[in-house]
Amino acid sequence: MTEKSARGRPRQYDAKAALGAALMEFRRRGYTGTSLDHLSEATNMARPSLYAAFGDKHAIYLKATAQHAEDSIERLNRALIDEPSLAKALDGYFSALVAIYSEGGDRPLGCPVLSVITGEAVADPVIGAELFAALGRTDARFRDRIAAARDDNQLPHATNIDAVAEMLAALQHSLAQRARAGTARPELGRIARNSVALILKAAGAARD
Amino acid sequence: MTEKSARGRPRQYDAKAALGAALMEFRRRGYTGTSLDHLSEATNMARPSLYAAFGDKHAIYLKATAQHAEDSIERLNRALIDEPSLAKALDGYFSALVAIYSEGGDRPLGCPVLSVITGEAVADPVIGAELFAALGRTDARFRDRIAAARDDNQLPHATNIDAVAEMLAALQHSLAQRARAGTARPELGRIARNSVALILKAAGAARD
DNA sequence: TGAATTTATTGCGAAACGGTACAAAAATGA
DNA sequence: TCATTTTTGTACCGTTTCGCAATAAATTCA
Repeated sequence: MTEKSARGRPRQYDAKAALGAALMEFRRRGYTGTSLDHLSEATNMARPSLYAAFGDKHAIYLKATAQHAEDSIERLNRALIDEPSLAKALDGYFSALVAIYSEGGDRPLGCPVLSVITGEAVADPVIGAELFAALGRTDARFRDRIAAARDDNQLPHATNIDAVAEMLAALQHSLAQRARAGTARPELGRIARNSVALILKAAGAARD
Repeated sequence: MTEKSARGRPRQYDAKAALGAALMEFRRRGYTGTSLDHLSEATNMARPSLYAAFGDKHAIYLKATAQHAEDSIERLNRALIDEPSLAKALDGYFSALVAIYSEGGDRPLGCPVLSVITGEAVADPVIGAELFAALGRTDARFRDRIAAARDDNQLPHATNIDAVAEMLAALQHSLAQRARAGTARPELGRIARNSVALILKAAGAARD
């Protein structure tokens, strides 16, 4: 992907930076509301260069979110897994999540996936599949973490893993929704902490 | 609004039906993805008639959701308030909510508000304000119901009303998100029941 | 019957849309 | 120096978009 081409005119753009700028446009304007002209201006790439580099609008969005997942989400997930205490792991995870959802200066931009493509998910099959897959990844992540906590005796053996994981996913979905509606970061953080505490209580978590 | 005009050519459209058809278009295509041509075809009204009857795209959407709130949400909310048992009230509420979110035949259409305008909420101030207001109404509804249950001794007096209401709102946001991603009605119903049970357990609800 | 009023229909025009063709520019290799 | 290769920039195509102007149709009142 990043092979340095020996010949030909050297490209003037940085693919990574361009995808980052493109994702910011999508987050600000929504998927349909973002035109190739917007992306062209934001990335400082002419429309044909954009097309040659990444493909059409679908491909640009998918590559932009894939890079974001590599850069931000991966680190966030590792924090969830690496921290042995379930309570601390969840607090750390949601704290970092709120930071991402609150990006955008004065106006929180919400989730790069949920807050951007939900409106298109029914009419656009490609987008619908991406949204479905993203939800599945989040569910799996929480299920794995809850199962590990149960195996570590931080939760009762009778814990309904699916139910607890679904509540954690619901919290994530809700934070994305609230951020997109303009709820500021401190309030999002407060909601996240309160909700994590309530969910752990419901799950019968041991004190730590 | 519905005064029968004594003179002039009688209108051929039914405003109520037209707004219902318009809302279906918005739910299927998303706000930005729905053009006035789409609305014109769906309502069997020429574009100029649409414009004269309801105004521009913002006004059409706002009027369509306002009518939907009167028709469906109002009844749903009354069920939440009128049922004395908190557990039964919540099960009834979310069961009806899942039914609405699952409309659309094979493909669930999700929430007429959350699933339709989230993508536009940052770039479009009118839409942003509407989304913010809709979230606030949902929060207030749950807070009122939880407070009533606490006053009725179905919840401990020390209940954190905000925290419980926020979890219920999170469940609603999550159901909208999952429906929009294609999760079918039985699965949505299962998630709703499991989550309500878990939230009531966390809140320390009395058995009924 | 004919004037007045209200709605419906047709169609226009300027702008924006996604996508692409084509030539100019900037590098390497011979 | 000159051919080759790759990216950039300009310009364009066909379609869709919104909004409105102008005209036709359908009704009531005199």
